Amino acid sequence: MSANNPAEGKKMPAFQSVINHLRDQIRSGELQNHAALPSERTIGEQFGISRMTARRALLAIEMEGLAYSAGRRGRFVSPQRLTYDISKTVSLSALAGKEELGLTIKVVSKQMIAADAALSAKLTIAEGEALYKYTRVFLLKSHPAFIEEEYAIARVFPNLFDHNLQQSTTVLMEQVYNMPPHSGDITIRMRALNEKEAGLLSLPTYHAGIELEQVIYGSDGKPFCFGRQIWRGELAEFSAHAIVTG
Amino acid sequence: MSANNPAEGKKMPAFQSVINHLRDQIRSGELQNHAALPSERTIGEQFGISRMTARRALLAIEMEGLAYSAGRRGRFVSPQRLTYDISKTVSLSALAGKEELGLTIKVVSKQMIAADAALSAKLTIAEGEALYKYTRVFLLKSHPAFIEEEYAIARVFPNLFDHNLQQSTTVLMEQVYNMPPHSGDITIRMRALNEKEAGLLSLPTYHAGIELEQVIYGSDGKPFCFGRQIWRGELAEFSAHAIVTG
DNA sequence: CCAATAAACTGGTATATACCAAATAAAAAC
DNA sequence: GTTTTTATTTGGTATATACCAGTTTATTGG
Repeated sequence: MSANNPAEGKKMPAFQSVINHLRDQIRSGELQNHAALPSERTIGEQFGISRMTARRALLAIEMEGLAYSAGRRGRFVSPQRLTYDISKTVSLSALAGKEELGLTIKVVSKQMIAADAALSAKLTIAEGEALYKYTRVFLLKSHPAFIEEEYAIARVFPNLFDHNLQQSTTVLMEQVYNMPPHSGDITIRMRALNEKEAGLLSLPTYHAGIELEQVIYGSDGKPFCFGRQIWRGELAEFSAHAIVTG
Repeated sequence: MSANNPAEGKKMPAFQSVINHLRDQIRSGELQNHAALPSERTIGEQFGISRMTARRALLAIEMEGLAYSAGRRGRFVSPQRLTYDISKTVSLSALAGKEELGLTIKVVSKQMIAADAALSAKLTIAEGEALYKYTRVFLLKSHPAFIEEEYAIARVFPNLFDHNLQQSTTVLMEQVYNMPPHSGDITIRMRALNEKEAGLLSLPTYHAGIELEQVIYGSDGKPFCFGRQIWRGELAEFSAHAIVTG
């Protein structure tokens, strides 16, 4: 009846029993949302394993989405995954509306740049045309959820930076500039985070995350904004309703 | 000018230079598609670092999607990511058509089961109703790309298992049973693989992957099939064109 | 009471070593 | 030449240890 039951066949790795134990504690509610997990060293002592093996288990728990790391502050229980409906909202207005999520937006940088080859192709504009570029980090209950880099055509949104960027820019574009989003091309992929991204999300470098790229089109069918979000993969899921056309 | 240039500010971790070196070799084409990467031990000797540090670098290269592990056979250069358009195809017919991908399908298991609470809710049928369940692994050039578990309502597809499952089941359902897919609800999330899934995809346990769940609806608006795909995250990206409705 | 300092604790990186089991390559037997 | 056996290589797991640099807590000084 032990965690390493020989009757069950192959022997279980040592880190596996730590994973099972922590998973049970989190699922049962013994460890509640945003509660601190035991440290690597503590787990090592409790289970009679080395710190590196305990670390192995904790990284697995992170990947399962049950906990998140906050750098040298420790690891904490993850809140529930939130669902992001890409067929209803190409923007974040849906998130911003829900007060219980505790959404705050931190502006990391804002600047003006000239469109390079890739951006001019995505936005169907001339290479070199002026763009607003701004990077923001979205936090849920002061816990970083994703980074967003957006590129907006300067010609379409004069004096964009005079407005507050700590809100949904889609709402801003719609209400101030009368450019409501009509449709969007979205691409979702899993990839490793680079050093900068990992820092902003307080994750170890080369941790996996989800990248969501979107080109937003206006009612005239022309793209006016390109955005790239880098999500902590354990925090979100993306849903869509698709009609089969091909 | 060394890889660890003190003039650049903070010192670079040792595994970082290994990552940069391998990335350059892969991007430049020095290491071609499906070519074997040096082993953990070899890299350790070449760079004068321990095997565990070399391993650390190789796992990062895997997460970047530049290489894939094939268990104890070694690590190999990843082919290019393929794009899966969820708004055009809720099925795999698009993949099956392309001969250059080298798609082969391995049937892992097929059985009949009774719908549990979760499945009956997804398929809007009575709990306990008979379902076909089959699991398949899809390989691209004999390299596992994703697992698919599908549940089809037995009443709708009599004698489904008399047909060959090494083909697109959507085509089968359409041509043999006259049930073409009309639309689908799709959910995409990143999550850790369990032991069984990792084995089928020849990845280490608790590696991150992408899960794609879809409920397929017929022309009558009723769901007839529920499927779950587990992708090697580095291998695919998912695209969609969304119309803003909300 | 408050601010400065010191100690304790955290995760991140790194090493050297060890054993296992699966996969492959090489050698031996037929 | 083909099969069987053996040796080598591979990644996966595991330990014990060490140092570093941020974070937090406790202590000390004013």
